Amino acid sequence: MNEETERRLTIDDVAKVAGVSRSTVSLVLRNSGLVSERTNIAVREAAERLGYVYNRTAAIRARHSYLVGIIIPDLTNPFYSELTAGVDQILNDSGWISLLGNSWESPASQEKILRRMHEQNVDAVIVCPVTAADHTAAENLTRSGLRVLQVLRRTEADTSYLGIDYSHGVALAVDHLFELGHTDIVLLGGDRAYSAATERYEGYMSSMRSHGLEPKHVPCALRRSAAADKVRELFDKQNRPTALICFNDVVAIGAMATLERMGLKVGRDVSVVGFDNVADAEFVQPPLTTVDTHARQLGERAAMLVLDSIQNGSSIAPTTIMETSLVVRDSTGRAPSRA
Amino acid sequence: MNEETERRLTIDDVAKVAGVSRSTVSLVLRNSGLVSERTNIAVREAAERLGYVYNRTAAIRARHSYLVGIIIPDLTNPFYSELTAGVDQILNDSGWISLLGNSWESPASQEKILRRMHEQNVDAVIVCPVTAADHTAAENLTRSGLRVLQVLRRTEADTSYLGIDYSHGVALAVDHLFELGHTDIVLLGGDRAYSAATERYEGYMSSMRSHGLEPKHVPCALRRSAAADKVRELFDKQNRPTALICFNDVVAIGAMATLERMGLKVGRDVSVVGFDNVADAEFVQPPLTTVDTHARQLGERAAMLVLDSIQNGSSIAPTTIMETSLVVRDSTGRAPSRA
DNA sequence: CTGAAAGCGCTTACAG
DNA sequence: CTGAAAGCGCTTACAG
Repeated sequence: MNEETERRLTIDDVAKVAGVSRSTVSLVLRNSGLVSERTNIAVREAAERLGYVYNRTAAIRARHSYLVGIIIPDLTNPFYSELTAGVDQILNDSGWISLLGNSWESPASQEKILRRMHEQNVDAVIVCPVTAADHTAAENLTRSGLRVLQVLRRTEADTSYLGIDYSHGVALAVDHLFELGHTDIVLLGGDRAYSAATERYEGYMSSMRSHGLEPKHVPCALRRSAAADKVRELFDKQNRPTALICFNDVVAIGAMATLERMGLKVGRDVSVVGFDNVADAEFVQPPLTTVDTHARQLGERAAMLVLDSIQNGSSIAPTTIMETSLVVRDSTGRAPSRA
Repeated sequence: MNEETERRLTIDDVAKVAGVSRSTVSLVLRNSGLVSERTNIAVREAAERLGYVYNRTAAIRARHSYLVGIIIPDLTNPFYSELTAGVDQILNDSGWISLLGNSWESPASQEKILRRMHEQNVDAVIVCPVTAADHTAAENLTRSGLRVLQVLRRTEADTSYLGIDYSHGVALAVDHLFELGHTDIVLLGGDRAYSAATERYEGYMSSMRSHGLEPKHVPCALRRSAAADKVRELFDKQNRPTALICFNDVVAIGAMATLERMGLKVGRDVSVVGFDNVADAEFVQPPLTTVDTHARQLGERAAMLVLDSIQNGSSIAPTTIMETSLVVRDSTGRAPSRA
């Protein structure tokens, strides 16, 4: 940390050593083809020798900041960390870098992050909006004049959207359980307050009806412990379901743990389907049948959409929907025969 | 996205509307106490009304960039996402924002990220260095003239360091198993190529010896699947251990899944101890006994150390070590009696 | 192909 | 307390 003593080198220092003008150094550093091979080399050598580091912050007239924001509700959820890793990967490959913001589902926090990213002059922001029904939060996404891509959750904000076909995903789960002979299939989790939840709900309802089955939705917070509590309630009663479709894998893992503790064998006494196909899904006991939402690829796609738009100065494709796929493991099995 | 048409507002626009000079607006926006209450309000109102957003990028003469980099080897590992969430939380609370970089354990990638963060003029970078024994990578950490805090892994680079007392953590695990009557205790995972691994190894060795037990280390890559493979090998033979201390929870979860598949009951036939106390540890079957490394608090502490140093213009405390604690759950039990 | 000059949107002494 | 001027380290027309 010798910033205090030695000031940071500038483009002028490089110019002096290379024996060219400041403009020329600037052109070389930005890989402009305009400069002769000889000058090019001389400048690069000088920069290297001096240990010069480009100061992008000072390039306020440049077209891009090479910063893209990514705002998610909970980095601690493995689905979101996969998604974020996907975004980061693609951004890095193209020379951009990610500004991270974890909103913890708080509209106020999302606001603060969004504004700070704007202040940092990001080229775009990829945001998975908070679920709280906060109109201001949604509006601010558009009002800002920023390039915004909403992911996973569609709010009223009129921005581009990259989503998942949740409805179809849930239908895959219902079909799978129906084929195994299940009829009492509960949807566990979600509160229908935001698109990712309502879409699942609608997919569940229509798919159940098309099979002539009675739907039953049990809302539940998206934490392992909340799921554990709900399941205890649900299975304490007489009319136990034979199958659970969980809002996501985190809920499913919480549910399974409780079922096993209650002495119910998952995959035999009760079938459980998760959603997301998180890394652990394969390694819990029993391995979890789940709807894969391809988090990593989703993140990668988000970054690509945004970079495309930045580099071409075009707007982001208004709507992109990605498909899910069912991964069958041991947490689902034939419905137990009614005694 | 009307940047194309409407240019971004500047401090001068605000000044004109508020009827003051550019300097005054600048002072107000930075909460300088020098400005009168009346002027303060007038300027803020004007800014608000116009929808002005401060352009921090242009403040190249300002003392801070309000950017702090965080470089980790794998965001997908729940330990690191907790850590990152902790860092992000504290930074946000203080008005800073995190630049994320996922190195995937690649020295080249770490280099690239580090340089890009430097170019973005970060106030500091918190880095969990790649494990590959790459001297250049380590040296570059110091050479850069950046404010750097190494976390978890200590390289040759002469920077400040925030770590965990791994050695003591492993000793806690060995003691616990010893008290349960175990004598054949294997350390699974780690390759001793970097500090976080050697420290665990040394803690294991000395603790085993102090109990008069024969140590046995089985190296293993830190992925669930690699752990699964190693365990299959290890338990295919005659001389099976009765207990496993795993490098981290991810390894433990992979190991447990395999053991159960082989028909061994974890907590009865074999005891398994993890490391980290990841969120899932409580919810796998059986719940995992593990050494809690307090990832979230570690991240928070890292951010605090760095912010302190930025705000006071001082250097970061050279060494900080945090303690672990043992969380006993059901994956460990009394050693099976020898037939 | 290269350089001198003006400019980006802020901050920082310096006067008053 | 406030403003005019110079400055930060780059980029961008514009000449030649």
